[in-house]
Amino acid sequence: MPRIGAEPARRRELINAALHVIGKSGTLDVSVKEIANKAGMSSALAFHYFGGKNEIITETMRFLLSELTASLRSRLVGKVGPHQRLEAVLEASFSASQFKRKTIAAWLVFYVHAYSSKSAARLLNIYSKRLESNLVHSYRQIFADLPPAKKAAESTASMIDGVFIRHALRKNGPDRFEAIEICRSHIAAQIAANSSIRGNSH
Amino acid sequence: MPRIGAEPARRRELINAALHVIGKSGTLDVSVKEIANKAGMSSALAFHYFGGKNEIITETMRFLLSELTASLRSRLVGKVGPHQRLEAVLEASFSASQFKRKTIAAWLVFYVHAYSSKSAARLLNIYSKRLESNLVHSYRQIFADLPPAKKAAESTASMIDGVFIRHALRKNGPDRFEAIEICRSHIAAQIAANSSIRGNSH
Amino acid sequence: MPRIGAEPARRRELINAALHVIGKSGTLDVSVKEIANKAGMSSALAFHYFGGKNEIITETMRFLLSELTASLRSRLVGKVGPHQRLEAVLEASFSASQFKRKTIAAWLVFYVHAYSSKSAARLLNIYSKRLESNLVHSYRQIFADLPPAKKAAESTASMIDGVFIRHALRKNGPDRFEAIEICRSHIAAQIAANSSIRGNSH
Amino acid sequence: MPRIGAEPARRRELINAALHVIGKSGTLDVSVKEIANKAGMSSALAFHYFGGKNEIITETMRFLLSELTASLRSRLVGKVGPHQRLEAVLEASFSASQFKRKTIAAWLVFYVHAYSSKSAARLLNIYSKRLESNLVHSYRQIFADLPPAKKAAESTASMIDGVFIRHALRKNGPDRFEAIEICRSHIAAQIAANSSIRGNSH
DNA sequence: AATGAATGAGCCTTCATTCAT
DNA sequence: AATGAATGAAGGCTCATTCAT
Repeated sequence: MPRIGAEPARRRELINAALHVIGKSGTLDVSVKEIANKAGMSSALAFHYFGGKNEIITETMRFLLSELTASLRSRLVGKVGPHQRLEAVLEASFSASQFKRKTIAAWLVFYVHAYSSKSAARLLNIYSKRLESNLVHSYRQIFADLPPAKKAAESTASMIDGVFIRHALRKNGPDRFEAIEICRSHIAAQIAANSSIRGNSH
Repeated sequence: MPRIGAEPARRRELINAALHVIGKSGTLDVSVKEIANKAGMSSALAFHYFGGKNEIITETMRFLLSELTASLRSRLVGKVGPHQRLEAVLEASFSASQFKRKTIAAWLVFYVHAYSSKSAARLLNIYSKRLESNLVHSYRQIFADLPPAKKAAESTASMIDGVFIRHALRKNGPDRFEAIEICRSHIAAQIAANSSIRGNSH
Repeated sequence: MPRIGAEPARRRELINAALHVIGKSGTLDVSVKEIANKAGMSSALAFHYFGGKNEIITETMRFLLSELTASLRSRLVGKVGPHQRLEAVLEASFSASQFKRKTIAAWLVFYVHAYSSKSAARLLNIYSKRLESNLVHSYRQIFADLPPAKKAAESTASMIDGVFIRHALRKNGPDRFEAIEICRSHIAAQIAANSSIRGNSH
Repeated sequence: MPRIGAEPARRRELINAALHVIGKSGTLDVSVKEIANKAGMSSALAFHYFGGKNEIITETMRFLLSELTASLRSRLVGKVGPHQRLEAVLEASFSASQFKRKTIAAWLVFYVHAYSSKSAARLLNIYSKRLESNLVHSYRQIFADLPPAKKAAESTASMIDGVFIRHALRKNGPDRFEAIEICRSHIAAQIAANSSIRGNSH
């Protein structure tokens, strides 16, 4: 959610460039000059707009998260049933725009960056909480009880992350349909397992 | 001051130091000087022993992978049943020595590094293949058919990675018992789901 | 502090400084920092302008050669007779500006550098060819036949280089008049020798 | 004239290696390690024998000069006539062993080194004086008067150096017969020029 | 708004040199 | 005699950042 200031276009160009360069190199160890040049401007201007490399990175991360959030929000519109909503989460997570090699790489980079950066951790946490709340909400409509819903949500979130990270390193590029399918199966198994328990308890 | 025949010891000290420094900072962007000093020597000596920063990093990664491999191998000794073997995989993956915050961070760093480094990717691939083959082997004893075994293996490997990565960012430090439990549940659900399918097919 | 549009001036300052430092030390083994500081700037700026030490050296060599070329060209203006032209070559080669101890030292350094550097060899070759063509042209007006003209040109070029190198090591500094005189004598002897042969052949 | 100490063989190996490495790279900017390894020993041993890099270089230069001196001395044996003696100088200067690309390169390197190194300059000076005295002696037997003999000697020495340096950069390797021929012609022209003067004075 | 000029700090790496063994 | 261990110093180069224009 970059603040819309006087020069939104320039900032967007820089963020796009940062995304590109970081995603391509798979590391934050890229120079501001490289990013700025990719955006067609001098590095001095990038500093003028963002104040420092850290800010460029943070804003780029924020942008990526906001895109995912928007993607999810739009896909949830009108989906009321829990199964539909879980499916929407998968589709947003592995949407065509997010699940490209470069974007995945950027995600990973930011993910790891959150380990050592307070601000990055904060950003990631917001998204993480929102995703979890979404999952819990849906599972609760299925399981009724909170604890199993929470457990399933945590499990599903882990699965999404795991599939994400593993597909990032795929030689032939990531396959979003396969990714979704794995997660879908996991959700189904999760639900089946819990239902059978409930079934057995009768 | 020069100790004689110190090469292997010095190398190990350096690898340990690298693990420490990389794990603590959560990035490969650490100087050789920092690593060497942590190991109680000058950076020149580190270069003497490893030839370059790249080699230090690669060897450190190799060490981490070899430890995991050894850990798994020792836990598999005498385990014949597939359930026992799957459990062994979990225990190795989330063993106390591996599942410490700093070690996890190092893992993540290397994981992401593999995205852009040929040699790191190669190393990771070896481990990845071995893990998968282990999982497939176990699942096949349960499911008989290869395709579902492969699917379950891939799903389980993803789950392990996902749990790993998510726990890395936990504020209160990772909880290996919880981690294992999530994966165990996933395996159980996986098995249950497949068995019921087979049951239905009769 | 930043001056505007300073690039050409800065580059010249650096080249002058390089000439000075290299000429004074008699080796290419001088640090960029030393050169840059001599030119009154930080080494980082030198890298900014030239890209690397190699470029600084190559450009400095190119400058020295271009100066010699210009010097020769200007001295050749209006000189039509071969004797006048040969004399112009000597005067250019041992001009006051070129034949100072530091400049000679720089020449030697570059000369030797050409042994191991492709680009330096290329530069030197251009100058060498031009000098030879000049000499051959003049001698041919005297000898008529090409082979003796070529031989005399090669001999004269060698003599110029030899005098150059020997005077470089003179304790009391080089003496350009003596240098020119030696070469002049050589040219005269060369011409006399060839003429007498022709005379004898009648 | 390296002093024959306790370990002459080792020292010779090192000097040979230094000659090889310096001649091949065309610069003194080679590491002691490289030289020592080429000689099949550790760099520490090289330091043990020579005390420092400077000494290695100086001794290597001394060796080269002593070889030339020996070569000249042996060729002068029995040569009494001045023409024979001048020819012997040429043959020694461009002897097959001296006039190889690597050796020439080493010569040049040392030559330039003498510009900035006192000890190298001293060594070169000794050889230089000896050569000059040889030439003067011969020329004097031809010209009788000292001044023209001195002049001719200086001129010849310059020519030898010039031919040397120019042949060093030859693409197809140096050609010693051509080199000798150029110098021989120069000597002849020198003598002819002076004789005709004397002839005219009658 | 935009950029070239400018630099201090830091990094990787090499090397001459010393020292115990 | 011989060498690996060990390091301080230095060098080339990059980069984030600032500043004047």
